[in-house]
Amino acid sequence: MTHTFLNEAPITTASDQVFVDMRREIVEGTIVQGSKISEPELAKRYGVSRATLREALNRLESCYLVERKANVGCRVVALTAERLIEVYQVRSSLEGLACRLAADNMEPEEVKGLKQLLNQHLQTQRVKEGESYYQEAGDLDFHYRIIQGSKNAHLIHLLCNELYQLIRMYRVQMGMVGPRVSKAFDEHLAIINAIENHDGELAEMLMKRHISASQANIQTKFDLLAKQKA
Amino acid sequence: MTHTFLNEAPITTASDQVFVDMRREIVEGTIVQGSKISEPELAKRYGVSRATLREALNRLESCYLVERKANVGCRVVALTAERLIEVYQVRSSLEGLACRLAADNMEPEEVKGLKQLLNQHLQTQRVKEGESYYQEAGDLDFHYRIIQGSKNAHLIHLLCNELYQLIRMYRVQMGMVGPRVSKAFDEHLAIINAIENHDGELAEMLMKRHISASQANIQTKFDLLAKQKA
DNA sequence: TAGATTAATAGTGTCGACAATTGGGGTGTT
DNA sequence: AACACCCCAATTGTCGACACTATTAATCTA
Repeated sequence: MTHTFLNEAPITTASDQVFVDMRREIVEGTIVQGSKISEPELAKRYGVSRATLREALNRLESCYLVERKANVGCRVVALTAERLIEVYQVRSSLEGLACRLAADNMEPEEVKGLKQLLNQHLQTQRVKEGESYYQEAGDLDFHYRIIQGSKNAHLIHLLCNELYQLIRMYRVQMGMVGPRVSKAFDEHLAIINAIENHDGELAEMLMKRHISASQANIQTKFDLLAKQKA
Repeated sequence: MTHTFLNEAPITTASDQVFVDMRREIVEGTIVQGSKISEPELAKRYGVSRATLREALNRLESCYLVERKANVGCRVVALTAERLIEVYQVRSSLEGLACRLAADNMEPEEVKGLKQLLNQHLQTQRVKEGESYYQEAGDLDFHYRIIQGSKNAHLIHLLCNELYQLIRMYRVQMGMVGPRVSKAFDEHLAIINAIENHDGELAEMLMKRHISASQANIQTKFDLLAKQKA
């Protein structure tokens, strides 16, 4: 089952469907990163007209999954170490902000739900130690809820609708290695505590560090690939 | 003369032209904020087909100037005090980041150019005291150059291509009041000094404050409008 | 008369076809 | 053999028409 984002508009139109389908295929690597996109080909594949497909491509461009050039065409974004750094610098800054705002604006029951979610992770994690999938979805859920807790609609849109799919793409295709799972759990716990105490500054700082650690983890994969070539 | 952004793709296609034209009209208020957009009507007005106009609308949506709902239509964004706060929280965070990065990554000649720009502002400003136009364009230029100095392509795109037009829209339509001009100059100067000294932390902090001050200035206009109604 | 139901009417979503542009391959020239 | 030029195929940009949806106006019912 794929992780869906709850605050998205419901899928009513055909281009919505193509957008969601293509997004998943790009994030998961079925449509390979860096490859060129042929509009006539994909239109046939999804059984829609080119106009509909182009509508979907426009939206994919909005969340940084494809890049267009006028009169040339469209290609899937390429995952590079440089871009990872750039994106994570932005992510760190924005989610840090979200976390600080959440410390002020989250309702008590939201915080409670967040703690329950974390306990739930602890359960499943003990059972499925090493299996990263649940942690993957769980981590996203954790971040997702905090972002929602900021109550800043613009920020929520920016992170949940625009940026997150690209981040997921790095995580899914570059994978997570090592014993990051349990460490991430502790970090999550510390963040929740800071939020519960309405300590915005601390919450922001902890979230930024948490994200930096996550970045370093993915970075490792790039370093490995580079060494493998040499 | 309108302020154009230098890092934009050149206008080759018809939808490019419509996009740029509509963007200006929305930012300047010719197309009034909050109003509904009729695709057939505007298509006729710009002398293009609906497909071309829709392409432009998609891009306007990407920079937060219009909002679409499926099967309902499109309307120009409404300027509200709440949204101003939300947008400026994000802006402050991102430009703070950009400023911190610029302190590390700007070339000496870029810093030099920035200082010259500031001196130039001082000249024109003395002559045209009170007239906000030059300060308007100059301030944008100042921020623009620092953002470029971050050397983070993703961040640059986010700020210069996606967010800035909306910020301009607030500034143009809500105006700037009071003796903010000379104060802004001093703030700019302090920021440049921090960048020159490669003091990223200070530069970030000063930029955030500078932006907060700018926000408070625009906020005043909303408060005035609210009082005027009562 | 108030409310609900239904029909007309814009307006949006989608389609297939045409026009304009790009990139590549082949030809010719020096 | 290297380079420049030109032509052609493929792809993208644009158009007008059709299908479907939502909103409004009119009609009917209680």
